Amino acid sequence: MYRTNTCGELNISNVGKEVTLCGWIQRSRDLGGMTFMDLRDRYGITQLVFNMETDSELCEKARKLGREFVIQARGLVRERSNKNPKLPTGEIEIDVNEITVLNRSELPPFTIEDMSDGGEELRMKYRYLDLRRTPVKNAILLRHRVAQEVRKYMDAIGFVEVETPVLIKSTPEGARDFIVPSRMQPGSFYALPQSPQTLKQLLMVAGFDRYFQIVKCFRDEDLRADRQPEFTQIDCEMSFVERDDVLETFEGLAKYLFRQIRGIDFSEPFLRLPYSEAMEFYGSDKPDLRFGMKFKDLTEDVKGRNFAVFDSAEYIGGICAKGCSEYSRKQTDELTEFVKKPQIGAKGLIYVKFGIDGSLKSSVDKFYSPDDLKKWAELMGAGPGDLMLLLAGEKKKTLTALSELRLEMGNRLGLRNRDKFFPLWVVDFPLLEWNEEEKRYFAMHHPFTSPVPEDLHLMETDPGKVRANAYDLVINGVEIGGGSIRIHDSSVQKLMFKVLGFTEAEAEEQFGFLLNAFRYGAPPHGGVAFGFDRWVAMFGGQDTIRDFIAFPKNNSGRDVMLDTPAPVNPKQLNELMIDIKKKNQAL
RNA sequence: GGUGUGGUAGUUCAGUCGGUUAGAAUAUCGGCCUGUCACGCCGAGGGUCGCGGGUUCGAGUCCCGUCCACACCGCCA
Repeated sequence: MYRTNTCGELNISNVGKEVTLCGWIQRSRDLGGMTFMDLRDRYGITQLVFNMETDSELCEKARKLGREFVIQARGLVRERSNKNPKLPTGEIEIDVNEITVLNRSELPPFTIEDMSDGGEELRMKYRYLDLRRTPVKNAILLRHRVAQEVRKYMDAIGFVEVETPVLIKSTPEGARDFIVPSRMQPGSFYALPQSPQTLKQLLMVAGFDRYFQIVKCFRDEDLRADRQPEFTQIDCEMSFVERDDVLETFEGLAKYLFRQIRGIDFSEPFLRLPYSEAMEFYGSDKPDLRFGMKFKDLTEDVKGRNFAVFDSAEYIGGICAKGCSEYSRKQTDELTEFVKKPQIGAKGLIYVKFGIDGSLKSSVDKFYSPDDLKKWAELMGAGPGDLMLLLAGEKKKTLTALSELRLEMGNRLGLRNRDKFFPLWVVDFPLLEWNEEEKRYFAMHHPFTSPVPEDLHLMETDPGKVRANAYDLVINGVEIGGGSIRIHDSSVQKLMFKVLGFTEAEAEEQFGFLLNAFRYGAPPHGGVAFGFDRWVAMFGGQDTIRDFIAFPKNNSGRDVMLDTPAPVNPKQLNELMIDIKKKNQAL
């Protein structure tokens, strides 16, 4: 037996016990006559003591051991004379009488401490060392905890976890597929699932009624702090349900997780915000509602004073930043620079300072009288001490820019507290989105999303107006999940493909397996998929999902630890009958 | 594909207007130290300034190219 206890569990009640511990040497403090050593494992840190007077040979041996050596130490649990309140084991120490080096370690390239000196890249290259650090380790443990709670809850309400294949079929819509060449059928390829969407629908046809899976999905698109090429979804589907059944079921899951993981109770039902309102009032389909600062449309109220920017604008909107009337010129200039950044793309920013003394001062005083500005303030609900910020221009772009400005002001005013959560459902998304480049409609969600029944008649006459029976769960401005009621009627599905510009032959070739299945009694069904990594990261109070994935990819989709993607042996390529074109070689 | 920021000791960074031997902290190694817990004190070693080219009497510093990392835009049904 290697050990009797872990490094995190001994306390004052164990004094006098003989124990054997195993772990990594975190750090040692050599005081000459005695040496203290912190021994670390997954469970915690326990202090070992070696004394020159009691056993000089052992003490000499101990002081020669380096960082991250793996050792086994046997000794007596002893109450400390100087206690360390910062450690759970801080009241005791081990008076060691025997030590075994289980393995030596080279000097690690960065310090294995909570606040490591290592940079991101280095930590990723030596991820197995990074994972020894408490914050990273805790992130992985949190992930485990959430996964277990999801399984517990879903099982309790009758959902069956079914594994779906990873080698499936490429489909044209949506993200770029990762593809896998077939050896047995050279020239043919599998694709990795962007989501098990069609498979879970087939499980509904099969009658499983309630399915879920915590499942890897793959999308070959550029990465972000919250986007990895392989990521994990909580994928769910249920039969004989309408939208509200789905929302209630998974609102239950969300509430359960918030309670179990963060100890937060949501007694009220989640807000259900139509997509059109989300866009109109927050400029985003995933609004952060931890704070207000709702947009006010001023388009019809501020024109006609010869201010060309406003008079020519399709849309003029503003937000009111409470208590910011004392912003300096420098601060308003910063905000102007912010909205003019290419990523945001506004042409300029108009501001009105409503002084605490009731005075009104704006960047457009040349065009507007104090009475005009007073009217704006009334419309926007601004009072003394507030700052009004206005943007004008093309409607869609201006709403987006105003959304960025709103989030920036939320940050500046400290309104985006990581310990506060505001979940909501965004509902009634448009079914279709016009793509100007390809001159055709694309499914906003995916081609199996059903239209809301009242809009069905518009499918052929005005497809852009059709609302989808789709919904997203949004928390703190992050899209945590989304889903829809699916099309289970083959005539509606045919119509959908028609609007998307698929010929019957194309639809048959790409989705024949699904259309076929629907001929044999498909139940009405719908579901949802949650971004597991994002949700865990949110519970952990982070914007980046990387630390919540044991072995993540870097910004360029590279695993710097495995050093992959990498070339393969020519023999393997030959077997697959694949030729690699030279870089820049013309097609 | 695009924009921005960065790349200097094992590590994290500083390095002024282009000018003497490129610094600090930390880590490492050696010495001292019996109650430390970010131990302390003394000392030492440690550099292809990402790579390639150019300008210059002289380049870590300026210019061009390139590679890499991070953040964002496009993209991500």
